Amino acid sequence: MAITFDYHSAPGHLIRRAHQLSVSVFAEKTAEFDITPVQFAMLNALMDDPGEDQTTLAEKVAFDAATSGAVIVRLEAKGLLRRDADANDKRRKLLTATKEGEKIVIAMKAAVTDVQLQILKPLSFDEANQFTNLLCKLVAWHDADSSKI
Amino acid sequence: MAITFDYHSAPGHLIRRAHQLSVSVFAEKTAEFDITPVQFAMLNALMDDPGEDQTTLAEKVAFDAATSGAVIVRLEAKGLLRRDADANDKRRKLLTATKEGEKIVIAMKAAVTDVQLQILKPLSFDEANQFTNLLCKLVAWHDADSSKI
DNA sequence: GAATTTTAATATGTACACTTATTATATGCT
DNA sequence: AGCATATAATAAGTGTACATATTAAAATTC
Repeated sequence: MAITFDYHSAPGHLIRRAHQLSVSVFAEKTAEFDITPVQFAMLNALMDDPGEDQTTLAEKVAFDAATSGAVIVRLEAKGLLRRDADANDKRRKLLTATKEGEKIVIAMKAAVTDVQLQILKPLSFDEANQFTNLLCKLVAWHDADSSKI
Repeated sequence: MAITFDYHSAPGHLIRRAHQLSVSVFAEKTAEFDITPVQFAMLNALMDDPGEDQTTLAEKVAFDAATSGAVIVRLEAKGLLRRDADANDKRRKLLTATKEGEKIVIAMKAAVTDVQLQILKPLSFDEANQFTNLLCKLVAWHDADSSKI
């Protein structure tokens, strides 16, 4: 039994590495668009439910309000979404993807699909399915766990 | 076929979520130590090979030089490692964990083991093994792939 | 052995990621 | 109505994460 911890094979460390490589693959495959994974996630989610407020959208893609706020500011600066004050509740700002925002999400769809395939490339078809399912189960459980508090 | 992308079930997004929850579990279980996963990884790796320079250590835990430099500065500020100029190569700074640094890594070992178990808690024993192995395979392949360039 | 090229570390700038605090507005309660 | 509580968004502070540039010191090449 060594004094130090075998952190190299620890899930926590491997997940960090996987995240690292996943972001890097995304950047490679979508370089021409200058959109980060997080920005894509928000814009993509927004298109499913136009007119959402920041908090609701943030929950959908699982960010805290501060982070999502900053991402939204950047997306607005790029002209990819609009923020309009809610007349019924002056605290809220309602978000809508602009024409350009919608165009870019649609244009990126193929590349983003490609990113997922590239991430899973080291795995066989069955392994890739297993991996994705286990990841899903993992995330869903912890999600439920944290919301219980 | 929807216009938007089903990003919720995409590996890239799930990996980001997994990383998020993994860091959060680490923070919970090791709250008393005030050490981040990254800081632990560096300090732990350093103890296996005392006297390493920053670049070599950074490679071992897979950070770029800029990030690891910042982490090292923080660890030094906390008194957990020392930086000594290399007499043979004045560019290098050799790192050694201090007594306190070593103590904290050893003290954290049980908690960090616990973190890994908690991360994998949603999965059965077999599933957890499968998941970790697939993660390993994924990371190793992309590692080799990127070093090929 | 002087010039070119590499390399180690740092600096700079951008983008997540989260915590805690603040501000403005709504809502619930009495 | 008036007050306490809750909520939406922002602000401030810390910590990854990475690209690019800079500086100083090797190592290589001619």
